[in-house]
Amino acid sequence: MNSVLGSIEGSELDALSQSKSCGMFKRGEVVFEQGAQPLGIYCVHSGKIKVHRSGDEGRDQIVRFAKGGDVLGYRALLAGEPYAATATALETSTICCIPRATFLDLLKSDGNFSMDVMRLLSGDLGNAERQIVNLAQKPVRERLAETLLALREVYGTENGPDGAISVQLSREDLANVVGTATETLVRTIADLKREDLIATDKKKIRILDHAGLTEVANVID
Amino acid sequence: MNSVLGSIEGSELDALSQSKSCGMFKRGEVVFEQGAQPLGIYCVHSGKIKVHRSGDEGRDQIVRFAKGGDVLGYRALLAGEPYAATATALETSTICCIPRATFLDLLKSDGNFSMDVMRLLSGDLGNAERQIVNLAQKPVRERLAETLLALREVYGTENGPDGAISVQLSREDLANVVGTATETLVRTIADLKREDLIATDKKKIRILDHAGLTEVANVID
DNA sequence: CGAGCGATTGAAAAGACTCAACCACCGTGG
DNA sequence: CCACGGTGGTTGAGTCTTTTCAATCGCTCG
Repeated sequence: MNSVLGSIEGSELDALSQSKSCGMFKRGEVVFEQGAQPLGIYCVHSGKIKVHRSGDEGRDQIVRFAKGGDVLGYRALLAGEPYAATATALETSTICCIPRATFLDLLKSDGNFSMDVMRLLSGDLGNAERQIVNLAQKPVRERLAETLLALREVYGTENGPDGAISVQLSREDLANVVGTATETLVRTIADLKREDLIATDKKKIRILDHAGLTEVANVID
Repeated sequence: MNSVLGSIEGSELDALSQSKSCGMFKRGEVVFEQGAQPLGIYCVHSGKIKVHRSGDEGRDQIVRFAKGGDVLGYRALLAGEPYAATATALETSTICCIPRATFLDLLKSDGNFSMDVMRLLSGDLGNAERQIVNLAQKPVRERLAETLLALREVYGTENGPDGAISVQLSREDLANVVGTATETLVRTIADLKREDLIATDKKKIRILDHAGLTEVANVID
């Protein structure tokens, strides 16, 4: 079931089941907050989460999205720092917390699990560095196109492959992923609509021309 | 000596010593190249290295610096991907390569070492995400100030605390750290000089007013 | 000495941001 | 049931930052 914790078995799984605590988070509720000390790691059972870091003058930057099967909060715990980001539910989500000690024991005792966590961190770091290059070198239009394609990858679509991207983000949220001002984001969305690359219905965005949007995204690599 | 490998001892240290291979790299020489398969990890014994990722239209973005005591190339190896970045020597450097298998064995057999590597990755990821926020939200001037302060942190200064930052970067390199065009970088450097915050001598940069530059940097956190 | 590369400067254009106003939708309370 | 207020979305105009293109300068290496 759970991508990273999937390999856990036997007595370790028991320890895990016993110590974990689960909870529900409604849209807008905070799972963990920037600046707080990490008490454990969070396994998303279902739902959608944004992880965002507050920067200059309160503006925040979304650095990651999570969905069912993903794990959150391990970076800060492993680095031995307070959280550098806040995790906020985008819709009703069920999330379990595995206490710090249980997680660390697991790492000590299970080499495969450690390996999984390292793979996870390495993947995240790779993505973060790609984002750095994008922010430094690509214009808003390209970054937006890439963001929409990535959101579709992560969250999928509703009712078939041509449906709307299955996540509800405000324009401000979207601007905070792309790294631009809300107004600029709105205008760029309008451009893409005018070119029939995407369509919007309420807050939902539908990709009409995947190939065209990919071209606009001008993806590096 | 070596920050991450410092805790290795006994038979593991022997295995490591026997399998590693060392080499010298002169300024401009490539240690490993974006796109290549990682054959091992690199321990910088001495010297200075830039790690850069090529992006849009050949422009590249420097994502990390390394010096003696640092380890490189573990991200790609752990993620099981080809290198996403190139490592290039900034000055004559001595670097050892620990073969892939030796490194992975070490991870399997030594829980503390695994833990060190996870801490390393977590720290890198934290830095990368901070850089993301900076690129998304701060103007060139602030990013440049922060970069200069960071370079001083990493590489130190020559002849006392008020000396020049101990690394030779071209204006283009510097622009590729800050994430801007070379011309913009040059102009911004000129601004900081005019304000007596820094001074330049050939390619070397000296920080004249650390407090003032810190203020300009407007560091988040 | 000349070629060439890196650094610098200037000027014009493009991209993105800010400020301000307006619109549309939604839930609330009268 | 409807008026109201509030929030989020959209649009316009002007400004500022940053980029781009072009030209010049200075130094170093053959």
